[in-house]
Parts: sequence; C-alpha cells; structure tokens
Amino acid sequence: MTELTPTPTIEDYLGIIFTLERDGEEVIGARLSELLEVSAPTVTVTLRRMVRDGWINITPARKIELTPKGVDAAKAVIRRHMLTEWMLAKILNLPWSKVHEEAHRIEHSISSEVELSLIDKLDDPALCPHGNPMPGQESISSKWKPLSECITGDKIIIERIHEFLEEDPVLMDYLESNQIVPGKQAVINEILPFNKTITLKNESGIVTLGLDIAKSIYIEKQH
Amino acid sequence: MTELTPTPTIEDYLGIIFTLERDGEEVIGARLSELLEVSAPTVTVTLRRMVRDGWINITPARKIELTPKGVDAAKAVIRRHMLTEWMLAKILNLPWSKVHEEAHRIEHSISSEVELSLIDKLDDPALCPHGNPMPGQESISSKWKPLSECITGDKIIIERIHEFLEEDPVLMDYLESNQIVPGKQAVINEILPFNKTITLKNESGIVTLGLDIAKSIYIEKQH
DNA sequence: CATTCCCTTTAGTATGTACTAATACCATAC
DNA sequence: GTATGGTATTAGTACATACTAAAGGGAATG
Repeated sequence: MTELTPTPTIEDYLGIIFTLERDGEEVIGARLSELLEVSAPTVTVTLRRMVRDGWINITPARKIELTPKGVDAAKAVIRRHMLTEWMLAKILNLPWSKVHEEAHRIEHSISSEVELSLIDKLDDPALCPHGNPMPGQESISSKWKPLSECITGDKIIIERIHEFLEEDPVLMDYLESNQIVPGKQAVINEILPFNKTITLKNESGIVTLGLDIAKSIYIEKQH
Repeated sequence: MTELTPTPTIEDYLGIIFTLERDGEEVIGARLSELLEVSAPTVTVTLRRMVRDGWINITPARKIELTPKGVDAAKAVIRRHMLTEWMLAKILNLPWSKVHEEAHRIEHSISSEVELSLIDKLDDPALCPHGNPMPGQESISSKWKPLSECITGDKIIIERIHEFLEEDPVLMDYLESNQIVPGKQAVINEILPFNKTITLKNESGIVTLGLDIAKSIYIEKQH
C-alpha cells in the first residue's frame, strides 16, 4: 500500500489488467507479457511489486485481480488515455491511426486538473476515437457484434476497433486508409473461412481483412 | 553518442544547461544540483552519462558545455515545454500560474508531429506564457529591464517572469493573483533597499515583491 | 506413463536515477 | 599558512525496470 501514484509502467499494467477483466479474459502473467512485450520474469517481479503496493491480488490459481484501489487507478489512466486521444484527434488534428501511440506516452503525465478540463472541452465523451468505451460506459459497446460474425451481403457500420488492435501502427494505418473507422459504412463482399479472410466494400473500394483482426472489430448491422 | 533520444531526466538537465548558457551564467554542477533539487553526487554521475552520450562536454575547469547535438535536444525540449504551456493556457484554460508545472511533466512525451501541430494551432509563438523567449527568439526579451532596476514613479508593463521563478508554485500563485503577469501595467510605488523590497501599484492594488524576485521579472518602461 | 506445451519462478545481471557519508580540491580570507 | 566555503568526487547503497538462462510445475495428449 506504499505507493500513492502508480509509475508509468504500473499504469500500463493496470490498464491492460482492467481491459482483460472487462472482456472476461483470463488475467495471467503470460497475457501481460505478450501485450506489454516484456519478458516473463519481468512480469513476475513487477506483479510482485504491484501486490506489495496494493494494486492487485494474485489468487492461489495465479489469476490476477485488481484491488478497489487498482480499479480506481486503472480507470483513471484509461480515461486520461482516451481523453488525450480525443484531444490529439479533434483539437490538434492528428491522424486517427496515430493518436493511440501518442496518447499512450502522454497519458501518464495528465493531472486531474487537465483531465477535468479535457472532459469539459470534449463534452465528456463515452467512447474513445476508436469506439472503445470509457470506463463505466461499457454498455454502449456491448450491443455491437464482431465483424467476423457477419455473413455475405450484410450492410454494416463500423463501430469499434478493439484496444489491443490499436497497438499495431501498421494495421492502424491500413485501417484508416481503407476507411475501416467508426461511423463508416460497408457491405460484406466475401468470406473465405479456409483462407481466414473477410472482404468488404466501402467508399474506398474493396478491403480484405484477416478473420482474427475481424474478431476485434465491432459493427452494427443496417436493415 | 549512444542515445538517440534523451530520457526525461537528461532533458531536464539539457533545458537548464541551455538556459544558464543563454543567460551567460556559469554552468557548473553545483548550479544544476540546486535548480534540479538533486544531490551533488547524483549530478556528477548524470553528467558523466551525458558526456558519454555526447550531449555535453566538461572543460578541464569543470564548466559544462552543450555539444551541437545537446543544443538541438535542449532547444527541442524547451520548445515543447513552451508550446505545451500555451496549449494548457489557451486551449484548456488552465491558470497561468499552473501551466509550467503541468507542462514540465508533459513536455517529455511530445513528438515532433504533435509539436508541429501545436505550432500551427498556436500561431508559432515567440514567447512562452510567462514571457520567456522560445529558443532562437532571445532578441525579443533582451530589450526588457529587470524590475529591480526601476525607480519610484516609473510606469511599467510587466513583460517576463524568468524561467527559474516558474519553479516556485507558491510564488507563481502570488504573482498571478496580484496581476504580476505579462502585459499588465503597474507603477513603482516604493523601493526599500534596506528591506530588499519593491512595492508597486496596479489594478489589483498594492503589491510588495522581494528585490531578489524583482531581479528576475523584466519590464518595459512606459513614457 | 512419458512427452510436450504453457506458464511461472529463480538466479544472475545491467542500467538509470536517486541517496548519504566521507573525502578531496581549490581559492579566498583572516 | 591555516581555516573556511564552495565544489566535486568516491564509495557504498537502494529501487524500478529490464534482460537471459535455467529450472520447475501442471495439464493435456500421444
């Protein structure tokens, strides 16, 4: 319970743990190691510090659980991340595909005063620019379906690119330049399960996506 | 010459060294120790890393000098600091007295893309919100005189609060609430050298400042 | 049952950034 | 010329964050 404010590293861990918990995924060290791109021993010792400082508990079955204090800190860093993304996108006009990685560095330096000011200027958004829900607004995104579950001919609106896809800047650039961004319409053109691809047609033409990627893109069907 | 990008700590050192050099002050470790509020041995080892990585040279007489690479990095961090201050002040409406310390944390996470966008949105300012010159714009502030050199009855305009005063949040709050901010008018009311104070009168009433502080506040005389 | 796979941990190391205590160096002043 | 004050360094330590190599555990699968 020593630390009052998490370090940037701990904030990164908290954010990922919160998101995994939110999604009902198993929260274990191996997942963090992958998502944070650090070695397994690094995760072991960092989790040890996090337990010591009261951010998480680790069950006998090695599952990681946020403490109430950990939940608060995780929500704060995610809120600041998403608000910073909006600031970069709307106020500074950075490309949609770039705001995540910029915000990821800046988020750790945002005070609650700046956060409140951003909430005010940005009209208290419920979603980030990629359609992911602000902590507490999960119900909004829960009605959308994965793009991977569509069938040929479906008319859809892209609603959400999952947080974990945002980590890949090459993918994000591909999505942006092919108009796979929230609010854009598309029609499912072709699904090739043996090839693990799904092809859609939108304003920018024909776009093919891997099915694994399509599982983390959420859409609304149009009638 | 190992490091491409300075760490936040090194950026702090670079900024202070640049500012001391700009002001013609003696750039030695003891000064850094004071201004950065770290111990002398910490400065010794950090400067050693900075020499190793090509940011500075240390003369046989122990004077610290930025290398060309060090100058570039220092200018960049100061530019980003000042642009961030303006963003916080003009776009997010944070109080003038608070933007320095907020920007001091954020400045290390600003990419050149964000920097360019800020320059655009903020119309390429030549001064920071406290009247200190952007690197390369030193000539603008060189015509102002220290407030401490005024005489009773002088009508003045406050132009600049020196960077090193910005470090004291209590002082900054005092200055803001007494309208000692760039652009504000005042008249010198009383100077008490034996007391080391100078008193002025402005819209907000009568304000007394210590002479040491007044040495780092720059003004323009009105005729 | 043994092998394999996934996961975690231990052991040892490195680096940046901090500290205190003690030492050393130099110039100026008495 | 010795004392003082300002400055810098060495020595030893601490902590957060990273790594590799190696070992250990548990579950599933042949």
